[in-house]
Amino acid sequence: MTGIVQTKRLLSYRMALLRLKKMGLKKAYSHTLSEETGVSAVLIRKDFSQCGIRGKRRGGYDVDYLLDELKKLFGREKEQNVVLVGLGNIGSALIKYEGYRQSNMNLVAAFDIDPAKRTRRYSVPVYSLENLREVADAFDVSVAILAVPEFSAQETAHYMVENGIRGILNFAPVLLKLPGHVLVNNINIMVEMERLMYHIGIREK
Amino acid sequence: MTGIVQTKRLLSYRMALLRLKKMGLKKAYSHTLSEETGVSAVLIRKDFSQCGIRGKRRGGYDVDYLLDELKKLFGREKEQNVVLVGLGNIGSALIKYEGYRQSNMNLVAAFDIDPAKRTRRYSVPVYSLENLREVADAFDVSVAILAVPEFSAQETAHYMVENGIRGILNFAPVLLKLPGHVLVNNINIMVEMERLMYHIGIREK
DNA sequence: TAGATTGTTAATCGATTAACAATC
DNA sequence: TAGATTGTTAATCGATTAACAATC
Repeated sequence: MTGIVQTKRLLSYRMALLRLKKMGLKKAYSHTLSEETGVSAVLIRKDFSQCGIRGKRRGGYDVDYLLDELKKLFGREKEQNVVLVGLGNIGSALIKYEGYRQSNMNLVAAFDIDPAKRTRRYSVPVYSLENLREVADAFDVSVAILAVPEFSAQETAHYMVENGIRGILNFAPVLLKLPGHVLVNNINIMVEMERLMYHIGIREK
Repeated sequence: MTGIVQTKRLLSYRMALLRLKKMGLKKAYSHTLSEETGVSAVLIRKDFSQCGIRGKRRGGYDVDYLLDELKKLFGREKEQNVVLVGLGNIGSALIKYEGYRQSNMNLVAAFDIDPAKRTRRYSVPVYSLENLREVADAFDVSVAILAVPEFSAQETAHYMVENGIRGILNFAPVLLKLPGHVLVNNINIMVEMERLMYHIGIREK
């Protein structure tokens, strides 16, 4: 029912709704959400309709109701624990990030091979990767952020999967070759940057 | 000719090819590239064909030739200068990043409202945003990375556009409302994380 | 009743794959 | 000639939009 692209949209509706709610709005029209998310109003209505979310023919959608329904779809009941592997530039940014709770996630630990990185400087403990299994078992962790250098990404990912990880948000610019039961979501910042510059270049011509 | 999704693929072929070349390979088959990128071999051949890139019917594609052709497509002749706005978690990661050169980009300056952040600690200077116009003019900058907090993203982006920026890589989780001539590429790390967790959750059922 | 909105069905569009032809 | 590969055309699939019906 929910394709990968639709999932992304529904999540962006949720973000926009949280913003609108904070601003005090009680009702949202497909048109309003369209302005906030950049998705066409028809598509928004269709998405909601397909998920069994109903509005009022004249009065739009109730913000709280929408958020509830989206929570039913996405809201993992219990908070989900995650870990972070690699404390380079990106890893250091993500260990300091404070907004996991907002998405009902909880960063419980980070890992780095460099002992110098394993300080108490951060709000979560930093271990050697050898301790992954232990942490994963203790905190029921199945999802990890991978932010190690390109050259060690494959090997590290493999080790992670061997020790209980089933989902990886991968910042390394390589395709990870992993067993079929493992889900990987890739973020490649430099490719996004190049894409932007390419399309700017095209416009100039 | 090149849609937005195809652009992303072509860039990923390029990355894979650079890797293969580093490993000493001279020839690449669509099949090889498929393994490296996760894109189907047919689609790879079709992409190349549409871009006028030819292989040998039996001998695959020549790696150097492929890279040359891709460079012709994406390689901006002169190095492109970019700036970074916002030195929070993500911003600090990106100012330390060393790989811009590899994509023929050059980070020339960063900006932050907090004077405490405007130190000489980094390899590029950090200014107040007031100096953006000056820097943009001097270094012919039209593309910027935006890594400020959500609440100030819209205002900051607007100011940037008023001062010569025409392309933004946006890490703030909001849809920026900007004039039509401005291109925005959004990266929303938490949405990607939630998407991953959602699809993991689905598998469990 | 008129107007504004949601909801749905059919049409369109674009991206991907299947099937096969070409050729080294 | 047989086999492996590229290259192309047609078929399929999925996502989006257009048109319109329903209703508050």
